[in-house]
This record gives sequence, structure tokens and C-alpha cells, in this order.
Amino acid sequence: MTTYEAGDVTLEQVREFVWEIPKSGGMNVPARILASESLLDEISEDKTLEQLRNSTYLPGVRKYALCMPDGHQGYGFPVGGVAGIDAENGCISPGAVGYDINCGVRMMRTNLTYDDVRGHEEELVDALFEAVPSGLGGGGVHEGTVDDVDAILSRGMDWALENGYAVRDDLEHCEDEGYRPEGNPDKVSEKARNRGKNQVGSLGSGNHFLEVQRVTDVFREDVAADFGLSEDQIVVLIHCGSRGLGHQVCTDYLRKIEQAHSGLLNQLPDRELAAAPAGSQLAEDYYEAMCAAINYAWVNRQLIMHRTREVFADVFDRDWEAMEMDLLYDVAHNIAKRETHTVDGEETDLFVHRKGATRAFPASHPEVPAAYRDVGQPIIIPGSMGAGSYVLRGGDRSLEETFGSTAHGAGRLMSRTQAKNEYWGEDVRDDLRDQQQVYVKAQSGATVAEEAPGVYKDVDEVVRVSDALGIGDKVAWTFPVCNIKG
DNA sequence: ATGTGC
Repeated sequence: MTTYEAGDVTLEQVREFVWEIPKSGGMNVPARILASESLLDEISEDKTLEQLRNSTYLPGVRKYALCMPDGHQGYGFPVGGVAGIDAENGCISPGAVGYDINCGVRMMRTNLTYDDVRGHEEELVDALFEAVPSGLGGGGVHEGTVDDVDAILSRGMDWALENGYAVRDDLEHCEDEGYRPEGNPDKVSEKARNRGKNQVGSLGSGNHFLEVQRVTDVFREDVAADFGLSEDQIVVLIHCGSRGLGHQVCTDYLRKIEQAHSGLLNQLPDRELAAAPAGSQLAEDYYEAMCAAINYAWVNRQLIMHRTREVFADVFDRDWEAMEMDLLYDVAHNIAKRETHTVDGEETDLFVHRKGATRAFPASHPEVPAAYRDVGQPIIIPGSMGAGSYVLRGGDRSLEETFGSTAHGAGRLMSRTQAKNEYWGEDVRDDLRDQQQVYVKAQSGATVAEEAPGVYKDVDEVVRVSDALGIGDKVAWTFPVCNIKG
């Protein structure tokens, strides 16, 4: 048997790209890592594998805990981690969802080609930067009241539709149609709601961005046609989350759960995995608050997309409808959801935790929107400013292998602090413009340094593993034209 | 990720 030694963890190879930490000690199930050896070399350098093994101590975790090929260390639970935990007898863990609840991406199509945009990059990037609020702190497309926030938390994208920020078609091209009915503002603290009221429609900072891209390659022509993608087409990618509101929800419930469920906490190897037992009041409260933050993040991305349509209409002097600026799809990267999966031959209700992982449902799954039911759901995987991004579709093996999940990005190679020592923002910006015709505009030079292409893993390799395992199949590759960020 | 924190 092929093994891989990583510190005190020994991995056994199950087959190509599939590695397992066998069950031992307090582990309830084994753990699986989906990676090539070169990705495994990177994954094993931080605490990812230890955190993944720790997560198998969570009560009610089924089958195996998983790490996607882009996995890296996170708070308690790896970014790139997936765990299906029994929704009747198990638990729910905020650390296995992440601080940025429903951090995610959406891609909007246009009928413009690269030739239409070339020569207008500076004008476009300036106009987008001016119109789309970004950076730390307040300021959003919709400057509202706490009542507005409560409506957003309850109704998600339905609120955006009612308030003229969306068309019906947008809702139909969004995971869960942009709405979790369980979202309950009463379970979200006043502090969180106040933090949210002046950030509705704002990018934030860090790795969040808005990017105009061109489709540079198509790998599956038939699927690409169903997704409305073709070579040289201009698309827009929006990556952001639930801002201060989601962060506050996570903080609030971690503290509450640590206090109320210290018994469970003491059974776990890491207190950052704090979890509320299924059926407890806090499990229900956290789920409803998390769903509310999920709704907030969808509205956030919708308002940014709405503003982007206005900017394009202004710059290109045409209606956005005439430019066919339609939402391709919106996927969540940091969520938990009650889903039914087959485990040991039985239909089982699970809290599927996906933290830095994308849902990847295959063709014919009832939760895939009608427009894509025949081909599988679109999966959007942002890479870096120098390596581009990918569109995949849910693969036939995903339900069996990964609770219907795949990777979510390239994954960091180095910390933000390390990145700022290695790179200087203005140099990164100048190199991207001069060498790759990518136009970047950011609130802070430090953010550009933190997001330099060199701080990321090889997104091609991440996608290659997903494709080879049949959990998410390569459809198209896109490359940046211009990018705005905090 | 984050009014960059225990």
C-alpha cells in the first residue's frame, strides 16, 4: 500500500488522488484528502491534516470527513473541509462553516467580446471602483435601516427583487434561489444587525473582489453552450460574503455554544470546533441565524451585480438587457445545509458543512435549477489575478464521494503577513498590467500584495483533481481583464 | 474573513 508520511499523520492511498487517515483513537470515522502528491506536499505543511482529523471527533459525523484539493488551515476546521453530520443525533459547528458565512461567488454573462472591452480597461476599472463600495468599514449600495436588514435576513433575494435590485431571472440562477426560508432576524444579535445596516452591497477586503474576465478556453463545448459561455466572451465575477454581520453571527454563537455545551466541547481535541448538539435550542438558533446571514450575503452580491450592470450601461452606452448581462449562477462557499444523502444505504438527514467548498450537484438532481438540470449545476472556482478562474459542472461522482461537493478556489500558499514581506502592491499591479494586460485598482496597496498571484496554489492542479475524480468537471477557463478590490 | 483581539 502506498502511504504518505506527514508529521505524526500517516495517510494511506485509497486510489489515485484519494488519501485516507484511518480511524483510530477518538475518531468516529476516517478522514479523506482529495489531492495530487504536489498538492499534498502543500496541504501537509500547516495544520490542515490535524484539523481534519480533529473534526472526525464531532459527534454524528458520518462516512468520513473530507479535505478538498485546495485545503488549508482554518479556524478549527480546514478551509476546503466538508463534513456531513447527522442532523438528528449529531451536531452543528460554527467553526466548520467559517466566520464569513456564505462567502461565495457569482458569475454574470455578457454578450460583449474581449475586442469590445480592449482599450476601455482603465475607464471601466475606474468606473467600477467608483461605483462599487469596497474596503474595510461601512458604505454600501443600499444605505438602509435595521428594518431593512431584518427584511433582508428574512427574505434574501426576494427582498432584492421587491426593491428593484433584481429581476426574477436572477433568483432562478442562484443556489437555493437566493433564499433560505429558515433565516430569522430574531436570532441575530442587535450588534450584528447594526454592523450590517451600512454594508449592504459592499465588497469588503482581503480576497474579495469584482473582476471583469474574458473566457479564454472551453473544455466541454456542449456544457459551455448550456451555460451560455463561449471563447472570447466577457463575463463578470463577484466574490464576497456577509461582511461584519456574518462575522458577528459566528462570534456570537461560538461564545454561546462554548458556554452552554462545555460537555461536548471537552470531548473535542480543539475548542475551536465547539458544536451545538442536534435538537438543542442553540443548534436551532445558530442554524436560523446562519441562514439569515446567508440571505444577507446573497443580497450583498446581488446589489453589487446590479451596480455593475449600471456601470456597464454607462461605459458602453447601452442597456444592460441589450448586453445580455444575465446571472450565470451564484454559489456559496461557506455554509451548512440540511440535506438528505445516502449513507450506508440509508437516506439520512445531515447538516452538510462546506467551509471553503462548493456544492457540486450533478445533472438530474432536483435542487439543480431547471436551466441546468440536464447538465449539472455550475461551479465557479476563482483562481488568482495571474492564473485565472474556472467554471465547472457538478460531476456524476460527487454525491457518492463528497456529499455533493468540490473545491472552491486555489487556496493560499502563504499567510497575509508573509505575502506583504514578499511583495509590494504597486509592483504587483504594474507587473500585471505590463505583462498580462490585467488592470487592478484597490483601496489599499497592502491588499494587492496579499493577493499577488504567487501567494496562491496552482488552481489548474486543483481543478485537474476535481475533474479526474468526477466530482466537478472542467467546463471553461477565464482570465482577468480588470479587477477591483478593497 | 473581520470596526485585523483575549
